[in-house]
Amino acid sequence: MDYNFQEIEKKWQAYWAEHHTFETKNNSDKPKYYVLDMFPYPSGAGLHVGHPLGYIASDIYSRYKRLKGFNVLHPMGYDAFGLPAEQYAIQTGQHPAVTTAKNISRYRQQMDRIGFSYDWSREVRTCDPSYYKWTQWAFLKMFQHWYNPQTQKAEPIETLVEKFRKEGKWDNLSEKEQADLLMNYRIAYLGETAVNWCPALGTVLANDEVKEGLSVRGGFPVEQKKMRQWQLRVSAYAERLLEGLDELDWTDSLKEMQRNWIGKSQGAEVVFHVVNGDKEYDVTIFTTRADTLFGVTFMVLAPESEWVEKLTSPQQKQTVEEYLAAAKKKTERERIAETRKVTGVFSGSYGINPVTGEKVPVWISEYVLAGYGTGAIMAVPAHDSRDYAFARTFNLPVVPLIEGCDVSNESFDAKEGIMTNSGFLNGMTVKEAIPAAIEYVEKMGIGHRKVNYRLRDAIFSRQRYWGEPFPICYKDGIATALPFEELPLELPEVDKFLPTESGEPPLARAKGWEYKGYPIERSTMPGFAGSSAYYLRYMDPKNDEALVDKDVNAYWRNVDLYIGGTEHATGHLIYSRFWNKFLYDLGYVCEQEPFKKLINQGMIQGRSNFVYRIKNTNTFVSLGLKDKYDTTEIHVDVNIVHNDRLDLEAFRRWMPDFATAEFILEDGEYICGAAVEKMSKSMFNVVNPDMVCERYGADTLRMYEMFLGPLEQSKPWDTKGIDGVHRFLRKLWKMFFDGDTFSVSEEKATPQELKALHKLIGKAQSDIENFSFNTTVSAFMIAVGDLSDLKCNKREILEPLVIVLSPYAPHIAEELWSLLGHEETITYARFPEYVEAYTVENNVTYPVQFNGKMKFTVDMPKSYSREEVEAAIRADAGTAKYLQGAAIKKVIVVPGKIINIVC
RNA sequence: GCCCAGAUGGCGGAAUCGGUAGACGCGCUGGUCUCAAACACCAGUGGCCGCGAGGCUGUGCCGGUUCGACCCCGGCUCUGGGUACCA
Repeated sequence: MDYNFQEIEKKWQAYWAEHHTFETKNNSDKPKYYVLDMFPYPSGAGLHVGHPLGYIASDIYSRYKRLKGFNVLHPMGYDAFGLPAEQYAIQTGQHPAVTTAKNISRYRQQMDRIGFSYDWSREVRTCDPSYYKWTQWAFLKMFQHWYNPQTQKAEPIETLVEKFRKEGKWDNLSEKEQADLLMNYRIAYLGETAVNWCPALGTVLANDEVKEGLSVRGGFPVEQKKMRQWQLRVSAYAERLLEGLDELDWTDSLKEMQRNWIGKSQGAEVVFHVVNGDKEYDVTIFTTRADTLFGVTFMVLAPESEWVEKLTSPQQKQTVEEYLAAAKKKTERERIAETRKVTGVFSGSYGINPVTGEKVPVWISEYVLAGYGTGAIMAVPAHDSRDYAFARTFNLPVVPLIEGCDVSNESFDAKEGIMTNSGFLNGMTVKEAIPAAIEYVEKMGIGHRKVNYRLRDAIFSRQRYWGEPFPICYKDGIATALPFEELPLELPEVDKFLPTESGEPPLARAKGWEYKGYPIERSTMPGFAGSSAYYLRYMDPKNDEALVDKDVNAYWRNVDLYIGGTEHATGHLIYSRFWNKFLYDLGYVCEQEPFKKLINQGMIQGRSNFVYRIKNTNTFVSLGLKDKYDTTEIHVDVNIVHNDRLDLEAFRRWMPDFATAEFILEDGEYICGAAVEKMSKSMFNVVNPDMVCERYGADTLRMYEMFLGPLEQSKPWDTKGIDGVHRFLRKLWKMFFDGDTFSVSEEKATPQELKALHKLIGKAQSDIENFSFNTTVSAFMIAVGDLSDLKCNKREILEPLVIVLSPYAPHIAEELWSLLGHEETITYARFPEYVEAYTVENNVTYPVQFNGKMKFTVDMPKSYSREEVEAAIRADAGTAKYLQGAAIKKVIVVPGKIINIVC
């Protein structure tokens, strides 16, 4: 009987759905295990073979854990709000909800075909009102809480009011003043800052949504603009987000990325007295190098700094204004392109160096950022390369502070050496001088120790339609929370998805978008809002009373294994951790960290194929001959190319232009060129999982994707090896059949058979636990190879073999399992016990035929001569027992330690 | 520039603790089956020398530690990823 994967896979997928095989209960005697995939954004293009890579790995792990006796939570859902659906809606008028639903059903179909063991009864969609009710709920909680730096946690805003009242800073304020005051403390707050404004998308974006001055979605230019926006006070949690990393089982590189993004730096704030004509001000700067105070020869303000206006002298006013205007006009991208180009103007005022008393000029330059520190710096050109470049351009003095350093051509940035020219710091090393200087500054009352973080608060409003509405209305201009009973505040209908003519967000088009006569906020929430707590909602997806029931949360706790791409390192994975910590502070969740172990699967790149058209003709020349002609390289659909050989007929049918194509072949074939590129529609290199399932079956697809290489590594999709994996499954199938009859013997297994089986069990177990899925596939191939060489068809061997295989190839495993006479699904079978005795050559209880290599520890003779060593081996009773007189071909000796013996 | 990761046959990749490098798969070569092809099966396959037994050489480059190094240490080169005037 042939291995009919089509039929088998259809049959078992239907069986699983009908029997709710993968539905999970919220209570069980079994230990819990939570395996989560990063849920996908359902795009119009559908899944390509790259998407399921992580899903297959997590599915294997889930199925493995079930076999090991765990109650496994393995859910899936959709990150369904987002820009592409809305851009599509703008172009076509089609409601984003409609396209999203359509895309979701296609995704579901594709995923079902791969045989995932998701508990679909727990599916969530971030755009469902019953789901975003809890996104809005969390937002309101953030609005109603503040971060108390004393207790290091979120507390109700009322405790802050109480504090102000006690300090006498409350009752004398007007209602508006009170609201404004609290806004400075709320965890979700309205605040004015420089934001990333993307004119093409008509919205602001968070820092992680911008890369190299372009929007991540769409690649449109982004500019800096001061705007009043909703923000989340993520920065308040900076220290806890940083500390929490230590206990997580994530890769070092990912933790490092988060550490850099949080960007903790320890230093001091120092006050400089600044004189502008007859006016005097105290300007605070931040530095990590307080030890270099004696080398300060000028100061610099960011162009956007509030000090600029106050510190510009009348004489310099015009020059400064021109400079500011020019700086303002530049887009973010232009600024990046012009990095290292030194620009700046003198403000006209002078600061006083607090340690030397010297007058230092105050300059204004783009190289100082308004958003970091205080937006003002002390410049030490001798020991900072940026200050150095500035000083050389504008002829400012350079005062070296470290013995023997040469600053004639470049600054000396290293934090090492002995201080000089530095008053009381002279003679100290830099490492001693930094704390000493800070201490001095504190004692003199001119500054204090300060820790700075690079991590910014998250901009939380988007001037878009397809997102969660804010449950906020404005009473006489005061932002006010809607009562919880009003949630979910559903997204209203609009006639068009574009901004209004006056530049208001699309929600301004919604009729009656108000609460009890008060206008409701018109922005919507960003993509990361819905994805920040979805892992909690899966625990209790139907609960209408709470995001997640307390007891249910206490059972599932947090995610044990999370699999997804690195691209979320500084976005979702930070926001989610922040969101979770906030809910933890409020007592809604029982764990500080949401994701215990995280694995980043690599990307599967596309492998594009090319044909070469001779210019101005419709003739195509094969790869090997193309250099003889003047040709144009054209991407050709990889689905009509097999092993780089073009299907000529399919090519003629592919596009009308090519219907009359002529070919110049080599050896009767057309060989295509190839290159590794991103998998995308425009390069015609997209391979759909459906195509692979059609041709080889889901089990082959699953095993092949794992076989491709280490999970974490990026690699191109290449179908070259897929036949080998398919061949393996057919070989396995054949072991159960004698001709067309299913034939399994009840005979007792031989030692060799047991050895082959247990080598597999041991290897599969440790490989799966180490997420080394590719080598497990090899282990399967070896075991099946060995067993078919032994013509093994014994139940005692084949039954455990099928169980071990089932996480990888669940359909064929179920079929064989049922043919073996089991009525229950294999999903909850017991993973076979690994018996080391069967596999270890020198095991006492079960000695197997000795041939090959062994490692022994024996007492070593004084010399390493062959005779003496061999004599020592044979003298060792335990070793000799297994040698059984076999000739020793080769011996590798370590003094008193290890011997490798080849017989 | 800074931080992180990596480099192994024609290709994807193994090597769990420092112990026979190249498992497994692909590809290729030869063979069996077939009228033929496909499928399947068997044998070979890092390089060099040799009919052969076998020998030499070999994990990006240079050096070190060790009886022994893909693995540990020092210095480079290259590739991938992150980040970028963060004071």
